[in-house]
Amino acid sequence: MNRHASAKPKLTRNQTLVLDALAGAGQPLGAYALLDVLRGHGFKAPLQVYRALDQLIELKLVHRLESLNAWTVCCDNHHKDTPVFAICNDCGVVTEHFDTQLSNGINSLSERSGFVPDRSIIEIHGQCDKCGDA
Amino acid sequence: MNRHASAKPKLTRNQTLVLDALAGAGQPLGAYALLDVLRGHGFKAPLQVYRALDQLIELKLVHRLESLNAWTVCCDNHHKDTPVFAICNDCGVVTEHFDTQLSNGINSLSERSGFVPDRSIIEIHGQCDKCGDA
DNA sequence: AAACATTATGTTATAGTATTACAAATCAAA
DNA sequence: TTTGATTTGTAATACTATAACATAATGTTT
Repeated sequence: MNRHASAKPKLTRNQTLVLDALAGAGQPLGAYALLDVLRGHGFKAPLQVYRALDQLIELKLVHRLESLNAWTVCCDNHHKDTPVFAICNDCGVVTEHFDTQLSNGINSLSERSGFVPDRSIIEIHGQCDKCGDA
Repeated sequence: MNRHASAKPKLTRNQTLVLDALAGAGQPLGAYALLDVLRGHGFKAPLQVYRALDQLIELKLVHRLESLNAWTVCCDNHHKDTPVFAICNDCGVVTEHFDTQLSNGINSLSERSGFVPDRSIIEIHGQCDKCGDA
C-alpha cells in the first residue's frame, strides 16, 4: 500500500499506474512519455493515459503544468489554495508551493475587476537553487 | 500608420499582418485561427504564423496564453512586470492586468526558495463582470 | 442471483498544435 | 555589388489531445 492508496482507496488500476509513474519520475512527464513508461504494463493508446490523468486531476492528486504540457503529482493537501510551480529551465525540476500573498493577490485583483475566479494558474520559469550554485 | 508602427517601426509584413489580426479579433486567437484569417493575405502555412508570433513576443507586442494555446496583443508597456490574464469561461474575453501584490509575491516566493525567476505565467479562469451580471 | 445502470477500459481513427529542414527571396551594410 | 544576415516560402513531419464506438468490469437494486 502506497501513500496515495490510503488517502484515496478508490483508484483504479490505470489511475494507480499513472500516478505511480508520475511519482517515480521526480519531475513532470508528458502524456506520451507516460505512455512509453507504461507500455510494459499493457498501455497501448494515449487515451488510457489522458483518461487516468483527467480522473487524477479530478481527485486532486495530480496537476497539469500548462506551460509544459506535462503533469506532476500534487505535493500535499492544500486543495483549496492556488498552487504555484517553480520550473527550472536548467534541470527541469518543478517544485510546488503555496503562498498566501499570491492567493490573496488573485482574489483581490479578481474582486476589483468584478471577476469570479474558478481556476488559477501560476507557473514561474527560471533557475532553481541548485542550478544557480553551479 | 497604426499605433504599433510608431512604437516599433521595424515590423515586417508578416509580423504586421499577424499583429493586426490579433488586435482586430478582440480576443485571443490560436495559430491556426490566425492562419485562416490571413489566408486572404497570402499566408499558406502555419510556420508563417508561428514565426511572426515568436518575433512579436520577442518585441513584447504579443503574449502567449499558455492555458489556451492562443495569443493576444499586449495591452501596454509594462514590459518589466508580470502580466496577469483574466480569462472568462463564458464569453472568452481575456483582460490583461498588472498587479504589484502579485509581482511582489512572485519575487518574494522566489527569493525564499532560492529561485531566480525569468518568466512568470499568471492566468485566472473564471467568470467576467459582464457574464456575471446576466 | 438476475437485471439494470454506471463507470472503466480497449482500440482505431482523427483532430489540433507546433517544429524541422531546406530552398529562395529580401535586406542591410561594406 | 558582393557579402552576410534575416526573412520568407513550402513540404514534410512530430507532438499533443479528443471523438467515436465497442467491450468489460463494477455496483445497486430487486
